[in-house]
Amino acid sequence: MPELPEVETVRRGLERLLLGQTIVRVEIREPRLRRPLAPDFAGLLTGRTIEQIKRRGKYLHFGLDNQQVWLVHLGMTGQLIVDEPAAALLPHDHILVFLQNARRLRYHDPRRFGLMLIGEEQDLSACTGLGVEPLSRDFNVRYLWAKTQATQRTIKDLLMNQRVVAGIGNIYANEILFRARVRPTWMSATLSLDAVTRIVKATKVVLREAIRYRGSSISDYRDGEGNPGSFQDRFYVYNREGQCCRRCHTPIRRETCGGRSAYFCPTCQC
DNA sequence: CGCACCCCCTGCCGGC
DNA sequence: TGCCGGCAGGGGGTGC
Repeated sequence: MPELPEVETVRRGLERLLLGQTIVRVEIREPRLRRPLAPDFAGLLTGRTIEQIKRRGKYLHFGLDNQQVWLVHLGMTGQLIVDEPAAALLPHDHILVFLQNARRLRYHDPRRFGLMLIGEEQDLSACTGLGVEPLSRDFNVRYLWAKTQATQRTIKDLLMNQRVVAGIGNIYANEILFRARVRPTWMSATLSLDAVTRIVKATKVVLREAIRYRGSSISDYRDGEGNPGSFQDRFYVYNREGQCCRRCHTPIRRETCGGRSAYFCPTCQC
């Protein structure tokens, strides 16, 4: 579910709701996420104040007042929602964080592919090993060109490799490649410099536009206040197999690429 | 090192 | 109507 635009939308909402809040109690209802929560997870958070909320790729970083970082990855179905402690709990509400202002941060994740870690920032970033931020100047034509030349894999696989560029998943890889007019299944090393230039530009345009529309909600993505995004209404290719290309009316095709669905227009991306 | 394949887990949808 | 297989926005491990 959540890729960079969704995580950034969640971050912005939580920043407004959680900054400066002290955690008074943590209730763990299900510790078995992608990796089990640390045994002392609740103890490490209780009493801490949230001083800043950052994003790196698809990870949220909650900066705590003891210089440690609480890192959250939402996996496919994770949601962080601020609500009232009186609100009824749902199945798959795994972690409850009670705040000084009498509100509650609720972690909901049916598939439990999410991840939470607490520790020193440098240890955690070594552990995640993320590549450059796609919206930073570090993600440029020279950088991506070198990466395309150095590997024998498709361009879509390269864009989705978090060690190369952090935050792009299946939705945005497909949308970026449509706008760059590059077919997802092409081998990255065969691309022209012009095509790589278009991909870098399209990456920044698509991700910024998706953030502006508060991300994409296919089924269960919600931001920190429980609201869906609307970028799914602006997809050109993702989830549109058989529907007409918005640019040329050719039916959109789907092929499996690296085990995941690749969507493209056979006319625009040729 | 890359990569094909499998796993993790639940929910939903379409076909039979 | 109900069951079953396939698929889903995430990542990681293994064996070749």
